[in-house]
Amino acid sequence: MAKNIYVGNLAWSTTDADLRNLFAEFGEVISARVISDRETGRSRGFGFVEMDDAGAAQAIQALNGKGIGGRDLKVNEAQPRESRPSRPRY
DNA sequence: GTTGAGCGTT
Repeated sequence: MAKNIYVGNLAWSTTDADLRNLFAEFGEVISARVISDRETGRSRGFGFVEMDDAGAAQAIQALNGKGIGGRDLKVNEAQPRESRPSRPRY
């Protein structure tokens, strides 16, 4: 089983590999991705990490509210993407 | 060469 993790308050220069490295020390990282604005092509400053259930819990408690790059990292369980409209664009 | 609350493309 795995858990989806939301990571926010990232630096603009943070990459998916950086997230994977950060979470890898707490467990096996299944997938890590930093979300960038698809329309502007610039980083949005947040990302998502998919880990094993146990590793995710440890990473959340270990990295949530911790400082990285001089900013407090925001780590929480991600909301189900399926619950949101695919592309609400008016 | 920018910005700063938030939840991602299939």
